[in-house]
This record gives sequence, structure tokens and C-alpha cells, in this order.
Amino acid sequence: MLSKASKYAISAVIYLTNNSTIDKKLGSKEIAEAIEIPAPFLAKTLQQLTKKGIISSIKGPHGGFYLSEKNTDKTLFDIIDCVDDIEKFNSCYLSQNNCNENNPCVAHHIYAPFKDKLIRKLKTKTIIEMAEEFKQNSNLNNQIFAVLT
Amino acid sequence: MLSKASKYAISAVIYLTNNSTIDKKLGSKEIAEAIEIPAPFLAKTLQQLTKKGIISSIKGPHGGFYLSEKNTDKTLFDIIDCVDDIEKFNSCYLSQNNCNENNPCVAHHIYAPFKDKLIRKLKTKTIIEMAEEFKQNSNLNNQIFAVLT
DNA sequence: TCATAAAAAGATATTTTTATCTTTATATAT
DNA sequence: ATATATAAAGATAAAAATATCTTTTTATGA
Repeated sequence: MLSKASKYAISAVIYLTNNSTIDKKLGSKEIAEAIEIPAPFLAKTLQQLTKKGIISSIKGPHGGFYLSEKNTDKTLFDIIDCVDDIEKFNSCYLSQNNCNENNPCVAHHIYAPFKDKLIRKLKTKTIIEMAEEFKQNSNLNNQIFAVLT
Repeated sequence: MLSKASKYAISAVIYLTNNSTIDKKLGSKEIAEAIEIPAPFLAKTLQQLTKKGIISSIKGPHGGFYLSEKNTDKTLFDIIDCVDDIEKFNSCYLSQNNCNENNPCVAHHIYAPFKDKLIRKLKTKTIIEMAEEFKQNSNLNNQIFAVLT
């Protein structure tokens, strides 16, 4: 339901959180290889995230992407909204035009509460938290989460 | 979340249900105009639906699309599965690869029950029922449901 | 039998999304 | 200062989804 760009973004931000520091910035290629997604495409997405202040970057030698204090409180919601436009969640699940409480589509009454819970969750789930959960679930190999496709 | 093709299909089938009989078959152009969607594209979609027996068609003069007895028990699920592939509902909402009960994505525990309810609903919601609801909600004009976009 | 109207099938075109490539700007180290 | 590594920006390409156009098949009515 999310675009690939959004999924790449989530994956990359988690990787950054777990693998970069201000003294060890990561290049877009490096990240892309680690999480196995197309490097030039990710580069674009990282630019978007940087513009909106979700991650940080510095150009030049030893430059790259990293997380600073400004970025710590960002949520899953912020990433998705930055890349995809969160409105897609608010629109009718079956894309019926006039869908609302009085004129609900077939899915409306079951989608609405799900959507509300989801958005609440996305807004409270911080990147830090997510990254931590991923660490704990690093079941397979050390390339923890080539899991987002 | 559904493809446009699927939405067009739902819309067209409802229109057929409410406006065609075996003695008054409707051409794809006629349907497309009524529900305001691209005619040639709809034609393709109607072909798919016909192949799978969700609607019926006859070629030649006074031919067109209509519903026969064979079609009456079809559900919303059947339409979507025909055009889109219903598997998209079963995959992880955030497209995380190994998402499951033991390794759930952020949305998993809220998506799973929603999905189950939705699919159950889609499977029990017959076309006839939907069409009837639309009739009742024909709030605006007689072009009842150019509502699905 | 023939002309016609319509679906079916196939081919092509456009748009959107995803992916790649090239150039420019900038920070760092020498 | 200069060379270099890197992000940023811009341009282009490929793939997928959506839309259109053309030809073929088939049922109907004259």
C-alpha cells in the first residue's frame, strides 16, 4: 500500500539509526548496498528526507547521512508523510468518492477504526523505537533488515 | 489501495445490475459514459469479468453486457480477485518481508484483524446487495454513482 | 446472403512510478 | 589553493499501470 520509495525510506532510516553516528556518516551507496535496494533511487529519497529534517547530511569527504539531535523525535508517520503523502490513508479504502459516515462504502465501517489506530500508531512510533525493535529481531544474519522490499 | 481497473469494474458491475436486463444489454461505451470512466479501458476490464463468468456478454447487434442467473451469486471479492489479485490484501500492510505473528511489523496487529473482517465482508457482499444499497443512496442525480473514481 | 453492431483480441500510446545517469555545489584534507 | 569525496540537483531511461486505437470474430436483422 505504501510506495516503494516510502518503504526504502523506512528501511534506510532504521539502518542509519543503528549504524551511523555523527563521526561515522554513511553514503547513500553504502546504505543502499546494505539494505539491497537501488542506490540512485535511494539517493533521491534520502534527499527528500534531509530537506524535511528527518535525517541529516553533510557534503564532501567523510560526509554522508546521519542522525543528529534534531532528528531523534521523528516518527514513522513523518517518514511516510515526507515521501508518500499521508492523505492516501485518509481517503476511502475503496476510493469511493462520496464515502463518509452517512454514505459509507462497503469497507468504511471496518476501515475507519483501523485507519485511526494505524495513524495514531505511526505518529507515536519513533524511529529510535523501531530501530531498537529491529535490533532485537535480528534473527537471521547481521544484515538485519533487507526485510523491507 | 485497489487499482483503478478494480474500481472501474466494481462501478460498472453495479451499474449493470441496476440498469441492464437480458433484453436490454448495455454496450461498454454506454456504461463508461454513464459512470464517467475511460471507455476503451473499461472494455478491457469487462472482457476479463466476462471470461471469469462474473458478468455475461453477447456479441452483435443488440448485444452487450448483462447479468444472467449464473452471475447472481457473485461477490465483491470475486470482482476484485478477477481484476486485481486478492493476494495484495494478504501481504503485509507495510510490505515488510518476514512480517508474521512472531516478527510483526508496526501495523501487523492492527492490520490483521481489519484484513480478516474486510475479506469476510467482501466475500459475503453480493453484487445484488451492493447495487441495492447504491440505489437507496442515489442522493444526487440519476447518474447514481459516478462515485467510484 | 449480406450489412451491421457489438464484443474480443491485439497492438500502440500515454502517464506514473521506479530507476539511472550526469552535472553542480560544497565540505574536508592536503 | 587544490584535489577529492560526497550530497544536491537536474536530466534521462525503463517498467508498470492506465488509456486508446485497430482488426477480427460473431450474432442479428434485413
